[in-house]
Amino acid sequence: MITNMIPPDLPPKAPPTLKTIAFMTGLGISTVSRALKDGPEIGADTKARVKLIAREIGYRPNRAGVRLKTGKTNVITVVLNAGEDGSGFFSNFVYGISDALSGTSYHLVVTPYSLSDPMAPVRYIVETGSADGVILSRTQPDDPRVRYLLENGVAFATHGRTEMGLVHPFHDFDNEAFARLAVKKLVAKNRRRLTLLGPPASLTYSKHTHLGFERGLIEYGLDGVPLTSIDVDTSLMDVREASRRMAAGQFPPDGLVCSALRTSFAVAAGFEAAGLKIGRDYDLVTKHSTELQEMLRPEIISIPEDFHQAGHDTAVMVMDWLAGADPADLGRLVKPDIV
Amino acid sequence: MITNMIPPDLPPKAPPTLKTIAFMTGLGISTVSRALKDGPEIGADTKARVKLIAREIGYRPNRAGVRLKTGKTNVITVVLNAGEDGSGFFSNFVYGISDALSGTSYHLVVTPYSLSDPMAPVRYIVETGSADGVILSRTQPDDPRVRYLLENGVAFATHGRTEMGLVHPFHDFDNEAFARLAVKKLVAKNRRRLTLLGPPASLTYSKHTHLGFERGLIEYGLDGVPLTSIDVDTSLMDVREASRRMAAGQFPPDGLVCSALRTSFAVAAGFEAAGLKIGRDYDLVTKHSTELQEMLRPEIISIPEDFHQAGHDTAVMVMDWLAGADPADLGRLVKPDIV
DNA sequence: TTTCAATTCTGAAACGATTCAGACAAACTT
DNA sequence: AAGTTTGTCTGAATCGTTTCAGAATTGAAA
Repeated sequence: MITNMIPPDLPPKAPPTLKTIAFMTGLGISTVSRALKDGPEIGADTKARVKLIAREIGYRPNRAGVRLKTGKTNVITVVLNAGEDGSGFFSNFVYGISDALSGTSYHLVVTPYSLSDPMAPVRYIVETGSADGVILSRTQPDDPRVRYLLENGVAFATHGRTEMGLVHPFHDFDNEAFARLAVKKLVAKNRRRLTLLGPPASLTYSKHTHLGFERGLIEYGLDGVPLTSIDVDTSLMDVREASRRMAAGQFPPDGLVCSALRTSFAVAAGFEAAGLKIGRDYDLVTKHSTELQEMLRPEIISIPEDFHQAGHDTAVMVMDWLAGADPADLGRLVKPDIV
Repeated sequence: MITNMIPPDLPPKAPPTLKTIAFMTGLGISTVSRALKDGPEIGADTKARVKLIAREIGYRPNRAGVRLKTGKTNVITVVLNAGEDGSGFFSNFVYGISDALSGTSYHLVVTPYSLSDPMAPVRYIVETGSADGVILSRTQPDDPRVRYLLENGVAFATHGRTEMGLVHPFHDFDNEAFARLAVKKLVAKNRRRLTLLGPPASLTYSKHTHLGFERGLIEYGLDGVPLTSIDVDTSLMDVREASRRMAAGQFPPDGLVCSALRTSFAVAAGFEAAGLKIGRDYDLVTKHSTELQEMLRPEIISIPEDFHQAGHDTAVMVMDWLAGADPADLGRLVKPDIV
C-alpha cells in the first residue's frame, strides 16, 4: 500500500474486523466468530443479528489472521512450465481453474518452473506451506512431484495420469482413443503410410498416444513408424525442417497424426516446402482447442481437447479433496468428442 | 494440508520460526528478528551467528505472520479478462510477470474478470487488501480502475496508457508507430485502398492505432476507411464473414492493417472465401507475438509485439513503486521493431 | 566515586482469527 | 430446596512477526 495519496480528508477507515462487530453488537469477539460460522452454542437471534451487521458493514475475514491461526492458506497453486503453450493451453487451463475457484474462498497463484528443475516449486510450496492445494501439468509415469506431495500430505491433482500405483486425483484426455480415432480418419481417406508426431517420451500421455496409434495400425492391418527425433515440444522451426526432409524422402508418409495444433502447422509448412499438398498428397489429424484452427487450415482434420474443462476439473478435485473427499474417487478420463 | 498420509514414523516437524532460532542461539525473539534484517542495534557477531543458523535450518519467514503484523501481503495480482487471448498474449504476459517476480518475495495471483464488471476484482483487492500491487490490461482512456486504485493508494501498473491527466506507471507498445509503419509497408506494395481493423474503440490503444493509420494515409496522400462494425475483439467467425462480404463488394480494399494476429487469420480466410488471394489481390499487415505466424501464413506481413516484455516491465514498475520510486518516473513506450 | 552515554539485548503488546475452558442464568430433576 | 442439566455467552491463549520502550553491561567523563 502506498499511503501518500489518500485524500487527507478521508481517513483510511480500517476494514471491519471481528472486533468491530463485537463492539457494534455488544457481544464478545469469540461469540461473533462462532455466530458467523453457525456454531451450535449460539442463539438463533444472536446469529441473525451478527450476520446482519456483518453483511451490512461488509465484513470479510482477514486472510492473514485465518491463515496464521489455522494454517489454512486458502490458496491453490498451479505449477506451469513456461514453454508449454500450444495455442491456448495456458490461458484455457488457467481460466478453467479460475472458473472453478470463483465464488469460493480460494485464490489462484501461478508458479512457473523451468524444465531443468521441476521439483523446485513443489518443494517450495511444501516447505513454506504456501498453498492448500496444487495443480500439476506435464505429468510423468513416475513423477517425483506426485510422490513428494503424497509423502507430505498436500492435496493436489494432475493433468495427466501417473503409473506409480499411487492413488491421486487426475484429469486426463483419452489420448489412446484420440490416436486410434486419428488413424481411423486417415484410413477413411485411404492413407496407408502413417506416422505419429507425439508428445515427448517422458510424459505419460506419450505412451497412451503411441499405444493408440499402434492399436489403430493393427486394427487396419497397417504398419507405420512413429517419429522419434522430434516431438510436440520441439521448436517449430526444427519441426518444419524435419518435416520438409521427411516429405522430400523416398517414401514420405501420406498420413500424419500430431498431438498438438501448433506443431501440426509446422508439419504442414514443412510438407508444403517440399511440394506436397495437404488433402492431395497427404492428410494430417491433430488435436485442437481453439476455433483458430479452422480459420487457418481447414484442411487439417482436428479432434477437440478441452483445456478449460481440464483446468476446471483439476481445481474441483483439489477442493473436494481438501473438503474431505476420498482422493481414490477423484479422477476423470475424457473421451475425445466424435464430431 | 491433508495430514492423514504422513508416515507415522516421521513426525511432521513444524517449520522453523524465529522462536526456533531464538532457542538455538539463546537470544530473544526480537533480537533474532532484528538481526535477520540487519538492524543497527545488533552486534556484528550476533548477526553472523543468527544468520548462519537461519540458513542452516532453512528458516523462511512465515508469510501470514508478516502479513498480519505489517499489512504487507507480498502479493502482486494481475487482473486479466478471460477472452483476451489473441495467440499467446495471456501466457507470454503472465510469464513476463513471473520472470520479474522470481527471486523476489512476491507471489503472483491471477484474477480473472468478466467484461461486464471490470471494477469487481479491483474493488475486491482494495477492500480486502489482498495484494500490494496490481497489474491491469485492456486500459481505457478514462479508466475507472485507475482512478479507483489511485484514490485508494494501491500501487499498480497498466498495460496501455490512460488519458486522465493522472500519473501512473504503464507499459505501452507504440501502436501509432505500428499503424503508420503498416501503411508504409502496404504502400510499398502498391496498395492504395487501405482499411484498418483495429482494437475496440473503448480501449486507449484504439485511438493510437487509428491516429497512426490516419497519419500514414495523409503522409502518402491516400484516403481510407477504418472499419467500425468489427474490431479485434469480434468473434473470428463474424470477422471472417464480414471480411468475406467486404471482399465481395464493389471496391474491396487492397491493403489491410490489423491489430491482432488471430483476427488477421480470420480476415485472410474471409478474403479467400471471396476468391481474393493474398499477395496478389491484397496485402495484410498485422502484429505478431509468436513464431507461429510465419509457419502459417508467411504471406501476411507482420510486425512483432513482445508481451513477455510487457509483463516483465509492468511487474518491475509495480515493485519499484512499492520500493519507494516515484510513479511519475515509471512508464515506457516501446517502438515497434523495424525488422 | 558518581554520572552519563553508548552498545547490545529483551519483554510485552499488537495485528485478526480460532478455540478451549469456563461462567452465568434459567430450566429442569428428584 | 438442593442439585443437575441445558443453553448462551466470554476471557484468555495461541499462531509468527514486528516494534516500542526499556534493561543490563560496559567504558568513559566529571
